[in-house]
Amino acid sequence: MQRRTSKVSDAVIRRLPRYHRYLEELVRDGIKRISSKELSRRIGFTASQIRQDFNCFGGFGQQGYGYNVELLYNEIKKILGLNERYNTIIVGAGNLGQAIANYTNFRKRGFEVKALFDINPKLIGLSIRGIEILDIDKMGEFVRDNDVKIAILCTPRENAQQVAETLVEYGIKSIWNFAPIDLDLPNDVIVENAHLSDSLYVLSYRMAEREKENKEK
Amino acid sequence: MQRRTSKVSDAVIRRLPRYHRYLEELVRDGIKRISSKELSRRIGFTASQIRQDFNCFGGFGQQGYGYNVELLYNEIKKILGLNERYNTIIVGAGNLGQAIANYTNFRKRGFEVKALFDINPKLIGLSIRGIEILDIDKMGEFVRDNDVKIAILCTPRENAQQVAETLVEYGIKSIWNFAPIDLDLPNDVIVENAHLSDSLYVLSYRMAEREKENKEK
DNA sequence: ATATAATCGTTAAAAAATTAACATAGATTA
DNA sequence: TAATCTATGTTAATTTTTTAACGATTATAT
Ligand SMILES: NC(=O)c1ccc[n+]([C@@H]2O[C@H](COP(=O)([O-])OP(=O)(O)OC[C@H]3O[C@@H](n4cnc5c(N)ncnc54)[C@H](O)[C@@H]3O)[C@@H](O)[C@H]2O)c1
Ligand SMILES: NC(=O)c1ccc[n+]([C@@H]2O[C@H](COP(=O)([O-])OP(=O)(O)OC[C@H]3O[C@@H](n4cnc5c(N)ncnc54)[C@H](O)[C@@H]3O)[C@@H](O)[C@H]2O)c1
Repeated sequence: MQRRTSKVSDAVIRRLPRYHRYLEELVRDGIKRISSKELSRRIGFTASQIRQDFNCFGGFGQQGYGYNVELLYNEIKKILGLNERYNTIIVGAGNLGQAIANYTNFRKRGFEVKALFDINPKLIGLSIRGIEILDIDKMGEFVRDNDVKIAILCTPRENAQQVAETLVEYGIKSIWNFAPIDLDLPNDVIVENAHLSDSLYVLSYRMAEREKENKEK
Repeated sequence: MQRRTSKVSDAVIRRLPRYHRYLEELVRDGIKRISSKELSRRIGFTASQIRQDFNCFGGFGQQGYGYNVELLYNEIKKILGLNERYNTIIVGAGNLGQAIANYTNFRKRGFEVKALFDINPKLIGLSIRGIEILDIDKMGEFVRDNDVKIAILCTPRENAQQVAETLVEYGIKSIWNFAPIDLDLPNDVIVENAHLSDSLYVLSYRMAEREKENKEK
């Protein structure tokens, strides 16, 4: 058993959602137990790494047996905070903001979008799946009154920093940021970036790399 | 000067879009030269790491002077393959597919969406910014005739694997995947995942972690 | 019930990534 | 023009991450 005061590395943390995904599949398929070896075969990490990773959080397995799928799944869920429910708001009700509001899976996982906010008068008053688009002026009050834990930032790059600062003023401590910019905020604010263009550029890097290799032959 | 045959590590590659972003900002601001030290201050990597990273691709700087911003920016662009243009298609014209089709920045960067494909008859025939939503049956022909280089996969998880296999059959070699699944495809197919829920779960991990720390105090 | 096999948790080794050090090329200044 | 300073490219050291090894424990088979 590991002391939990030791900081878990980012590399491990970013693998957790993947474990979660595969374990969910195992649960769905009715599989009751799994060894690190078999999980390794499926997920593509080494068995050693899998055991190391799980042991950052405590021993969930049993020697000679392996891991109980259901138990492990629930542990990973707890570690990821997916046993909690979080009220969220989406700031910027454009293409992406609306797409996310429409996505029902996040609510199923405990992330409930309580409102969208925008400055565009044409959008204000509309609803998406029953979730209202409100005037940005109402945001402070709304955050105070609705126990909002996460803000999903979907405004254009140009004003994302300023909007983020406003959010922090209103007491928001966690931001899921889609604007292609690195927000500069107080240290106690958790920011997780979903930089889609970064991901696309990595794809195009790989393509350019392959192109070059082909030419060399 | 480095031999370019040596494989560049994934860690380096995933930092490149960030360099690109910051250099673009410098260009925008009319800044002509920059040292690794100053770039470090802005971007948050160590100066040493920045120099190491750039040197994976060749020496773009000058001792005693630093880096010419414009030159470095253009080099990074080339390395990322952003000097090329790519025809793309979006498969699955739902929330996310439409949001991406509506996003004009990708086209500005050289990624042109030529069509969307769906199975839903209600969507087929509609257009998004002049880009048609076509029947999935037309996809093979379209891919052949339009020099499509990238497929953006936005179908539900359940059929993403099957759709991806069809894409590969049609000759697609690069997939930008938004479905929350790890696609199992031949090795010569480049897959870049944009697993949004993974990113959200990391955010919720951080929140749970903070919660725990607060309790311990 | 005992032996055998499976597989974890953990420690050790190896590999990879990051940071630091520094010699040197070139810019700048006097 | 010479002297000084700056900041790269590169090599070396350090740190982190990953992989391998293995003793201990439990399941399973005989
Ligand atoms: N759509 C995509 O596929 C995509 C891809 C990569 C990155 N992004 C990024 O995600 C963000 C949103 O993209 P999008 O396509 O939805 O853009 P969008 O233009 O469709 O939507 C932005 C919305 O933000 C609103 N807005 C502007 N300023 C605001 C403010 N101060 N407060 C509240 N709302 C404000 C606008 O009225 C608009 O409705 C952008 O930063 C974009 O760069 C989007
Ligand atoms: N919207 C989000 O915010 C979000 C967030 C995270 C992940 N995702 C993932 O992105 C993908 C798309 O999400 P979405 O919200 O746009 O879903 P969606 O249901 O709005 O759209 C999916 C579209 O795919 C089409 N489709 C289904 N089967 C198809 C097939 N075989 N060929 C072609 N088209 C087909 C459907 O008709 C539908 O229009 C899903 O895998 C989802 O899990 C979405």
